[in-house]
Amino acid sequence: MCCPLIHQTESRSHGRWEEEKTEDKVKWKQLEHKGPYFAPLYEPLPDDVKFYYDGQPMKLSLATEEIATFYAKMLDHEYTTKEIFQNNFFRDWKEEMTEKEQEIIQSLDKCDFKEIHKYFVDKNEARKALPKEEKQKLKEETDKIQEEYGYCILDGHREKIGNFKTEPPGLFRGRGNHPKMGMLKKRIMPEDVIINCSKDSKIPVPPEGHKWKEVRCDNTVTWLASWTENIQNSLKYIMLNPSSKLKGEKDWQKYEVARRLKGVVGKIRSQYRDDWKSREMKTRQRAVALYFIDKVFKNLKLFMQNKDPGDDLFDRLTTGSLNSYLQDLMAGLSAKVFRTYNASITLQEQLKALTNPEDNVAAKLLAYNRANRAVAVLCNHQRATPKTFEKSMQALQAKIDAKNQQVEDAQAELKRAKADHKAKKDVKSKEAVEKKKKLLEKIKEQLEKLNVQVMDKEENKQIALGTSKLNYLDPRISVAWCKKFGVPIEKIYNKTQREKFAWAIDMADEDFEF
DNA sequence: ACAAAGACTTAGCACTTCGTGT
DNA sequence: ACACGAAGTGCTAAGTCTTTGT
Repeated sequence: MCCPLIHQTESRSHGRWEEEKTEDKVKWKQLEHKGPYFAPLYEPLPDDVKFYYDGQPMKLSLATEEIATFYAKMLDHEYTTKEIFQNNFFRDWKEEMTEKEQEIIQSLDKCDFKEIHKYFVDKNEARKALPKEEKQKLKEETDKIQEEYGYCILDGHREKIGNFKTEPPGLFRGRGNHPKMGMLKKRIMPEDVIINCSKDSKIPVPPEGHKWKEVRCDNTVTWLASWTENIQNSLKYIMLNPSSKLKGEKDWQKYEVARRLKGVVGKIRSQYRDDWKSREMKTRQRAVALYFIDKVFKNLKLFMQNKDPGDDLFDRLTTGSLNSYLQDLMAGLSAKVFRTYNASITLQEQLKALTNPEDNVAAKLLAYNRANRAVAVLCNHQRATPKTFEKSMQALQAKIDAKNQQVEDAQAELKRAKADHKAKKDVKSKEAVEKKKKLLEKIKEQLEKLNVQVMDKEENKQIALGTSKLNYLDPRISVAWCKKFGVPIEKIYNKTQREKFAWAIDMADEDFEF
């Protein structure tokens, strides 16, 4: 794995701050890749799958038909019942129609996509029902694409790319009540794409008959390709996977900043408490804002983006002035560092409080999950209770009942074996007793595991652990905990997580303190 | 000094795959 | 071997912070 420690020592040794800053701006020396993998071209519908307008079958032009399929595919989603969605879709759709089509298709209500919808549902099911070998073949094809487009060379190392495919065309699905829901997300063409790679590398070849918007060599940024999306007119990037050295070092750096905050947070807290009483309104507002950032996580957003002049609660405070104040308190400090710091320090404290070294691995894992949950609650990472919760809980309970029965049975059998041994006193019956004992132990252990599972599940039903685990908890705390208490790392991090946190697994020993 | 653009991180949903019990 | 729920993964919107431009 990478050696971030060495990297830091190097850049520190440069002395002058200015110099280090320019040094840090360079993200790579060599970058070579194949460019993005483009979404497959539209395949026209078979002739027997028809679109109907006002009850009459109507053959659509290719472009119009493609957009119709986007809508048809979503037919059983509640999005398509929303007026905003429908209006946005219809406006954008009409724009892509031929003049003739525009004349005919006047109202979305008269459009019948049902046949098209069914075609895709059937197609999906057919794909699922494919024989093993066929599925295997498809898998091999995706693997091949991943192999060819999914990696790049960065400073001599082969690194995995996070998102190497362009986003396919479709209908925009914003979250919540988004005013742009249903708008047409256009197909990304090579002519939209800016390629970033090193000068001396093999420049990616655009698909035949096309050319790139631009090929540039900017080693102060980490992206490999970018384009502007048409909905919000913002940039989209192709970047590296979290397992890459580049991302890993950045992640590590983030936690190092949070650890430095640990050293000064006491001072900062007493300062902002004093500043509440300041005569200067600006200072007061800043102090209150800081308190909210530090203590009331979920309001961070609310107070950071007070851009609406209508209800300007912190009218003397801008994000710029707050952040430069934070920067003065500690180099690298910004609002979100408080979140990282509070989450990580809480995990460390909770692990200390909840772990019993005498416990078995299952019980230790319960303690770990409880510590993780304390953090998720703190960060307000809540979720709706899963729809299947009750059902799966009952299934688990049934398992426990069955296991209890097994325990009783095993106990009875052991008793019988003991009696038998008492009577016979031979080697064979003695062995039988041992065997039954072992069996009982095993079943009891399984029962214990199930009981722990129930507790864990119940406590977890309204809390999402993923986000904090992936983004806010210094992985070295978890790695150290695993090493200290003999818990295999696989029990708390799955494969992807282990790849992302490879730097921490490599670096932290059992004595690590956040 | 401020706003807009650019870069990068975080978040949650939906689909796929995996693991377990039957 | 099969079905089911849980876990894992892919995707992309949305958020934060930095940089750039006026």
